Amino acid sequence: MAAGQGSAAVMERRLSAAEAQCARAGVQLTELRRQVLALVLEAEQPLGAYALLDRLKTQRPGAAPPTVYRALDFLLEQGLIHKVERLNAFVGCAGAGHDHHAGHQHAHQFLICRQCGQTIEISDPMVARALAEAASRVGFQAGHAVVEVEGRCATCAAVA
Amino acid sequence: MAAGQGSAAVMERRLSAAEAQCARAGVQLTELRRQVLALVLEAEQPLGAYALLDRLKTQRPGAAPPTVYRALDFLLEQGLIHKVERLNAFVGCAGAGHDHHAGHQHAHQFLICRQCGQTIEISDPMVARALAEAASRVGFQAGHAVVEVEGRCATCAAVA
DNA sequence: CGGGGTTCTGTTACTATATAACTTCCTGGG
DNA sequence: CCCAGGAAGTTATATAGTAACAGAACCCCG
Repeated sequence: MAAGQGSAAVMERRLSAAEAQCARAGVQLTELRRQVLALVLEAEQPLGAYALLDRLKTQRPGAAPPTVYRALDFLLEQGLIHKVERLNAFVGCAGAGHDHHAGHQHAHQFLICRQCGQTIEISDPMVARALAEAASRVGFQAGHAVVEVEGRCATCAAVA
Repeated sequence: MAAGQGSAAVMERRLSAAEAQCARAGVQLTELRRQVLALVLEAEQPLGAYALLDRLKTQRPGAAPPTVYRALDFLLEQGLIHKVERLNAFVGCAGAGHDHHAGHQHAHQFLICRQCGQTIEISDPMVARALAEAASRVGFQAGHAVVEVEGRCATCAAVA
C-alpha cells in the first residue's frame, strides 16, 4: 500500500467519486489532475506544492511549478481539496464524494497538531454560525472563512 | 499626517503603550523594532514583509529581509501585531495597549474585505467558544486559532 | 474535410515570501 | 579587561507562487 488516508481500494473509490463529481459539474478530471489528486489523497499530512511536484516528477518528468499549481487550482475550485493557509499546503477534502456538497466550498475548519503534523478537518455548524453572526454584527457580508486551530491531537495528547 | 489608523498623537500613545508592555515583560523594544511597529501601525491595510522592508529602507538603508522578519517575529511574540495568513501580511493588534492582554496572543478574528482590502479585527467570544468546544469534542487541545473571513465590509456593501 | 475556437499542458523566466548561517556590534557583569 | 548574551548586519539560499507564450488535442461548425 502506498501509505496514507486509506487503502488502495479506498483511494480508488475516492478517485471515482471525484471523477463522477466532475462529470456532473461538466468539467474534466484529466490524467494530470487525477494524478495530483491521488498524490494529495495518499499523503498522511498536508503536502506543499513543491513536495507534490517532486512526487509528480516520478510519473511525469517534465513537470514544473505551473503544472502542479494549475492542477491544484482546479481541484480547489471543485472542492476536492483544501488549502491549509498556515502550512501553505494541501489536503484532500474530507467530505468529498459524499455529495452533500457536490463541487465548491463548504464551511470547514482544520485542527493542526503541532506535534505529529496531522491535520483533522471538521465541519462544525456552530463555529460557522458564530462567525456569520459576528460578521453581520459589524455589517460584514461573510464569504469563505479560513479557520485553522493549532494544538495537540488526541493521539499525541494520550502519549504524553 | 502619515496616513493610517490614527493621528500622530494616537500613534505615539500606541508606541508608548508598547514600550511599557515590553518593559513589563522584560524585553526590549529597540529602535528597529519600534520603527517596524510604527510602519505597521501607520498603514491603512495589512502590509507584507517586503512592503515594510521598502519603507524601512528609507530610514535604515542597509535593511535586508532578516532585519524586518526578526523584528516582526518579536512583535508577533509580544502580541503587538498579528499576521494575516491569507495575505502574508501584518497588522497592528487592535487591542494592544489596553492591557487586558499584556503580551502574547489573544483570540481574535479577521474580516478581510475583498473589495477595499481593509482588514477588521474582531474578538468574538462566541466564535472562540464554539471553536474550543468543537475541538474538544474530538479530543483536540486547542491552541492559537487563525480565523480569517473573506467578504465585503459594510462600507463597500453600502456603496454598491 | 478544414478552419477556428476552446481547453489543457509544456516551457521559460521571473516575482514574492521566508530562512539559514555566519559575522559584527554593543552592553552589562564579573 | 574579558567574556557572555542579545541584537543587528550580511550573504546566500530555500520555498512559494505567477506571467506569458508556445504547442497539442479536441470539438464544433460550415
